[in-house]
Amino acid sequence: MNKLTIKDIAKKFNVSISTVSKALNDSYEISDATKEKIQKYAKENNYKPNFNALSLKNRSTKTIGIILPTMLNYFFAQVFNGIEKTALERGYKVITCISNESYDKELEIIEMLSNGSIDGFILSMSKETEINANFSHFQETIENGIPIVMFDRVASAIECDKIITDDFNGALNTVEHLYKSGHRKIGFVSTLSNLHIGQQRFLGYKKGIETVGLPFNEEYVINIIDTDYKKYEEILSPFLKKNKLDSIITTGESAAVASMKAALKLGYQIPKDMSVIAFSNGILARHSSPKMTTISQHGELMGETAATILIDRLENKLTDFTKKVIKTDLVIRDSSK
Amino acid sequence: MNKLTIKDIAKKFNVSISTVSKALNDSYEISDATKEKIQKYAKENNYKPNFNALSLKNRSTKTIGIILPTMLNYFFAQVFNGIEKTALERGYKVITCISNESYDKELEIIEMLSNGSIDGFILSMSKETEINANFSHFQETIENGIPIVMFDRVASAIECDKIITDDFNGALNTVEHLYKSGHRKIGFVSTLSNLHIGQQRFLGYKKGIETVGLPFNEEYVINIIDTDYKKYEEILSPFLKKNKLDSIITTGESAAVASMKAALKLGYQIPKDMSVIAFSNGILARHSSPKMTTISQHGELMGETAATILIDRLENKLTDFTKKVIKTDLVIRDSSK
DNA sequence: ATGAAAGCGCTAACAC
DNA sequence: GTGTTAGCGCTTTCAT
Repeated sequence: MNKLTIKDIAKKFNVSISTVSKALNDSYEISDATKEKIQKYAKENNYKPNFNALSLKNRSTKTIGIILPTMLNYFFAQVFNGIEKTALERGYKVITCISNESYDKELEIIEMLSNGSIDGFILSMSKETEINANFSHFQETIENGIPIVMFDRVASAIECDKIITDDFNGALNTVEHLYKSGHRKIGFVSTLSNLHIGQQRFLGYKKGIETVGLPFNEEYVINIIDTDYKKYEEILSPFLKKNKLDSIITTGESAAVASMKAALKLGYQIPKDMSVIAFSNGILARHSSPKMTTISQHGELMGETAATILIDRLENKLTDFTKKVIKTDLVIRDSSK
Repeated sequence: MNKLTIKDIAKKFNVSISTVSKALNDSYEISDATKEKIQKYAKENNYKPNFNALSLKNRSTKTIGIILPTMLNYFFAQVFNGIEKTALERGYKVITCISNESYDKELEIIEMLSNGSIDGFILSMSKETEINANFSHFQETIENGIPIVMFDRVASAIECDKIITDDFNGALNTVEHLYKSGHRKIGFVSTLSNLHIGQQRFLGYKKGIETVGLPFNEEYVINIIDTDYKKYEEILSPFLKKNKLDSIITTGESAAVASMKAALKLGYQIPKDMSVIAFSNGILARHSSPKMTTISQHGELMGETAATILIDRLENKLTDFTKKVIKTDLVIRDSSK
């Protein structure tokens, strides 16, 4: 019942614990005979070195702390997946906590884990943190020798490794794509205008409009904030109606679904009368009717990249801080022409 | 940079480490004066007792191992959420690993964490494990003194705490509901017929059909297995056409979405000509057109319950093994009449 | 080739 | 009221 320790093995063979330790670690100091019998016994009895003893000794836990704003969002779930996969491959485990978009919770989590529980953090900060630009907890963590890798929602004021989506060009390229396929009244629906990524997407949209030579019309842009997705449709319906748009880009899937529903109710056909393209990672896009054309964000790759960078840093394979930009892909489905 | 330890504090005040330890733990043995100055200093310098040292000493890590088949599924993400929330409230953290429906991976994860990394497991086994009925790794873990709480996909052969959905009655009640609202040709679409939960849902359906006094017709049941969701629609279209069903129950959201699409293409109106009801947790149901009536599964509650039970067990508040059944709720939306 | 001992950071039983 | 010591499980340096 109680775990087998090095001490038990030592007693069993009437040797010292250091002999056992060395034998198990295949030290040249130990005779083949002893090594063999000890290793055999250890294997048969399913010996495993105690994790906490090792961590204490090595001052390294081989575990990564992940802080996510939520798990109930396909993007973050995908990022988690990428981190977990890469971490396991490289012999690390992950402790995952959810901030629920709350600064206090985020702080609490960081404090809770900054006691030798983890070697480093991978995180995307909470909305509250970003909006209040309250970054001192990150700074302190780093100063205490715990590296942080930020992804998606990153703090430019903090010096650390960062992985971001190419939101700007994702939006810009989409505008160009829509223009080339004949659209001239391109709208922009944002539910993220209070976040940096939302602003980047907007700026990319605006730049795109300029690039193709269309006039920028503020009326074609709507920011929906602090609103439940259930209200999106009723907010978007008049917006679409008034502006007679022939296409819209949305910063997320829910808004795109609501836009399509509103448009269909207004008698539009999609994509004939209106194209809808959303920043997305997935699930709704593939199941909506019509299936949604998306600016795809590669959450899993983002997670893999974040884990690789953090582990490389922990293993001293990195010097300067990196800022990796993950390109988006325009995935053409049936909601755009 | 390097973490403050009890030793550093002892040196600072020229006292012994045990004095510091006692002072920090507010022992009655220590004078108020020393306690105060030491506690103050500790607080100011952000002292935190080393996690690994504590775990080693107490033989308890206050961390829970979670093994999920996937995170890219709203149900499991919800369960995770419930576990993480409850765990944190009770002072536990969670290490989360993904089995990807693979037995080998599941085994590997269990072995990796069974070295004092965690105090107990909460898991839902992989499909492969369930299909091959390969449960010895669970048995051994429990025998080694590491408690397991299983949820959703549970092994009846293993004696441990279990939380399951009331799949049987969820299906049965839905059949009765459909019958009462005038449906007579009720179909059943399963994508989980190789899992126990899928069988329970089917048995509930069958029992329901008997209960309301309809003839059980095998033709009205279709099992889709090892097939990508993209193919669902083309598989379901002839099935719906041939049987002229007036309603179907599906074991999951994707199949329900595909059914609706197939039905609409066949010229059916939903719910006028056909009602669709799915076992579900969410996301697609609320965004589909029409919005989906669901047999809702309460993933978050399941997670909270699992965490509560595991922690109670770890803290010796439990004796006999419990088997908690979580009721489903029929959430009426627009895909059924 | 093997063992003794120190130390990772902490607690607690037992001195003083 | 404060200090000494042993021990949690392990590695590693330094004897032997």
